[in-house]
Amino acid sequence: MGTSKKNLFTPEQNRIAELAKALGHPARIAILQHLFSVNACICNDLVEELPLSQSTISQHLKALKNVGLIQGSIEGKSICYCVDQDTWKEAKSILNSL
Amino acid sequence: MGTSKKNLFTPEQNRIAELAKALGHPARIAILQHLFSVNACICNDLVEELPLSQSTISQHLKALKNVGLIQGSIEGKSICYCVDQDTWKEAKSILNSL
DNA sequence: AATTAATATCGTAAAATTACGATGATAAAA
DNA sequence: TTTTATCATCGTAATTTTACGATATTAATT
Repeated sequence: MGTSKKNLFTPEQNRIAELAKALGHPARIAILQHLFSVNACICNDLVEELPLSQSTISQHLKALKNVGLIQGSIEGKSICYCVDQDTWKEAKSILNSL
Repeated sequence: MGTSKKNLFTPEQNRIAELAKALGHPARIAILQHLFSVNACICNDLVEELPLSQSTISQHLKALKNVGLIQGSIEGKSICYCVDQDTWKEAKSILNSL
């Protein structure tokens, strides 16, 4: 039981669900909002911004990165994150055309 | 652990996440797509349309109804479901204005 | 070379999700 | 009134998510 049945749905349905799922947590919404407002920031800024531990935030960042909603680039000893505009457009257009 | 921290985020962030979460499963995307294409249908149509059991589909319908994305109205011994256009507009505008 | 700072990952526990069959509830039909 | 059809809910098991502390990892700094 509880086994996922991805194979029973179309790639489009799975992709939409995947993107929506990544947006389906307030912490990840907060992360995206912050990234939109400051354009880009390092992980540590988010740790100070959000009431969650560093490891938890790192996990949320990974979830967003896995579906392509954000990108991370090495910046000295930090990692600079920003919204991936292409994927963001994809998410919006998918929802609008549904 | 694993305790949800809804109280640490704004109502807006929670609402966005709640809506996105409801969209975060391919079966629920399939349900919405079907509802959009036929305008309205009874639960049983979805049971025949989707490769999932009746109880599972009923659960998914409940999830969509709980966040207001769909409405159900009694139609004899069936229940007729349709997309709630207001909530749907809310979802789209929220994403577009994020 | 040792220290510090910034992230990621591991291990783990609690909670939530997902799926199904079985059972209830309700209204039409016989 | 019994049966049938439609849908919801309950109980349950497997899976996934969420959160944290502890522990790597890596690069700048001292």
